[in-house]
Amino acid sequence: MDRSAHLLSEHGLKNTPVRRKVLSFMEERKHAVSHAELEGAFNGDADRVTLYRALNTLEEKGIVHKVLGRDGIARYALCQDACTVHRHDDQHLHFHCNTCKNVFCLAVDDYPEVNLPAGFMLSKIQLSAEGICDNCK
Amino acid sequence: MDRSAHLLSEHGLKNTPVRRKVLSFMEERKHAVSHAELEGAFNGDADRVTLYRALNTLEEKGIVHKVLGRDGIARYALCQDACTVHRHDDQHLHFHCNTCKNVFCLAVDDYPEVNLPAGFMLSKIQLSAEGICDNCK
DNA sequence: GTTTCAAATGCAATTCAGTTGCATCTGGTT
DNA sequence: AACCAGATGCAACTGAATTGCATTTGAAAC
Repeated sequence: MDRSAHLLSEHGLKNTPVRRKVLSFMEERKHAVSHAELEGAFNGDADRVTLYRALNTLEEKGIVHKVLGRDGIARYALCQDACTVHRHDDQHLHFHCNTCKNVFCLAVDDYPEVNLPAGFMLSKIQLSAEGICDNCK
Repeated sequence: MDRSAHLLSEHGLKNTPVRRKVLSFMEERKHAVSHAELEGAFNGDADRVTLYRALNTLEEKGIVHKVLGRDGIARYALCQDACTVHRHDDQHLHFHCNTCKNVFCLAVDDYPEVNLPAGFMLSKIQLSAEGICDNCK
């Protein structure tokens, strides 16, 4: 059983061709993938709605996490092991390339301390960056 | 001439009722406002397209800045004086309330240093947070 | 291996934010 | 008062994402 199939059974999801291919596609990319990108990769082998539902399900189970691009379009990337259904450990930096619009999940060492005004309760902070990625440079 | 009218003439924009009302509405709020929120406030006194265009124009001129909410919906807030047509100084924290979905622009003292992998060129970093705002608590 | 059924898929239709084209109107300058 | 670039209103459109429903399928039970 390959890694994709393992991830699925591990989270109580049926091991279907679509889901396996979505996951292995993500494994091969170093950036977060959009629905449109996946649809192109499937090239008619799966309905667009099925892909949307596969992405939503994978996110709900904590297998992938969702990032909104600067263009407002959702992208998805495989989570680290620390992610669970209950908590997404997305303590990393999302780098948005201004040229290709791709979003990259990069490691980050330390997070800044943040002081909020009275009455605001913080649950998490996120760091994002924009610029040009290594491929577009 | 009130502050809204002044902001408009200062940036070479016509001083129209819609734009004045959009700006004064934003001045009264302490969170970034969405198109839907504005449309409700106008209650038929302006076309939805006119509001979209007013927001786009104000953003282009550097009078307001745009934030994408976690829900993927655009919101707009008045800029600080440092914003110009050429550069938006949005060096502040965007706090996303998980309950009311409002986005607040909060001051932040210092930004973390970030080391990117080889080949990535940074143009700016942004800090965002989520939790519960003072009103929803 | 066959039965079984909840879950997954495919297709059509719908929603919702945002944009575009074009005719009309108006703020501000001459 | 005349003028006109820019602003507005209306209708139609786009594109991402969701929903309803009939059909199919993975995997567990027999």
